[in-house]
Amino acid sequence: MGRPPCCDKEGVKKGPWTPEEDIILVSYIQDHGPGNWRTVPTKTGLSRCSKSCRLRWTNYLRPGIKRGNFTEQEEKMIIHLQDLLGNRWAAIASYLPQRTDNDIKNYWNTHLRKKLKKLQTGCEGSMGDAFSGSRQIPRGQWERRLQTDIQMAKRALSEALSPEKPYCLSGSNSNPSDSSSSFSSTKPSQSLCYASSAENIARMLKGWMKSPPKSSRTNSSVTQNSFNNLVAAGADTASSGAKGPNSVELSENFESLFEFHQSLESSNSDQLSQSFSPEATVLQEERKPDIGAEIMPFSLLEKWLLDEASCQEKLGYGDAKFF
DNA sequence: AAGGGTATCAACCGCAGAGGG
DNA sequence: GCCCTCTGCGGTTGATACCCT
Repeated sequence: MGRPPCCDKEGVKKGPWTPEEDIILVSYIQDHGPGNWRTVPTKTGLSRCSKSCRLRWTNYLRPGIKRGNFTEQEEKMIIHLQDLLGNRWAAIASYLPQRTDNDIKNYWNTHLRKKLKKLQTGCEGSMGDAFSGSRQIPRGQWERRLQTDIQMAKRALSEALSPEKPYCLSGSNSNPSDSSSSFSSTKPSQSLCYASSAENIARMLKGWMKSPPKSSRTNSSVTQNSFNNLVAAGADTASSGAKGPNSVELSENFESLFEFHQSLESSNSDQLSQSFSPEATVLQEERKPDIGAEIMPFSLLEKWLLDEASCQEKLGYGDAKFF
């Protein structure tokens, strides 16, 4: 007895998502909340597999997702957590607010793995201790090291969630000379601190309206191109006055999205939970509580981590450093 | 300018676990 | 306990942009 396919393969669209599809999905989830993905394609009319809808939402449209360059701090955290946890990307992602497991996985596979290889071949001894030592050290030391590792992760999390800090995890802030983590310096308008899916879309659209980049590498190439097409289509219709059947609808959708985006920007967390109760509840019920941490109170776990981290600091335990 | 190689990342695939009936 | 559905996760692929010759 085989496992039934998550969707019938015929008539199911695959490949990159178009902005139209994104809008449909986002507005549906705004109304109904994420979950029950099985029914999403039928209810939205999207010719997408339910899995694809869920993936699109969790990896791209979900509120609070930060995209783009990883800061040095994030990079170090990933390296360390990968060393600690292995390829458990979801677990690693839970320590990195605003990053998706897919993003981290990609970043690891494309950047960090090579980087580490280089480092390890370059200075076998010193880096080996930091990155792979746990597999070579004796058990007693390993346990102590594990304690330290957990401590570091907690500290990093507490730093990331610290209310005094700006919303973005910004190793680049703490290290302004860092040119590798330069998304803020090269593209200030695309601070990549995404507060909502609508904001994601609105941001991309605005970015395109302002200055369609020559290169789309700083963002999603596919989606940005799709947006570009959409904007171009909108501009065409605006200039020519000839509106296609969908253009009105689309522009209305975008208007509402912008409104949503603006009200999100002007709302604090309390207002947010009141004025957008369906979405807010939805957001708070998301599987990763630390994603979008700026709009919701700390979870018990986070509180615990923060409390304990501060306790340890008082006890002088907080001297652990990354590398 | 053209063509090939490489890098990047969104999306897909398949498996596993959780939970309900 | 079994079956089924839904969801999450990690590995992999494929399309596209960029780089180099």
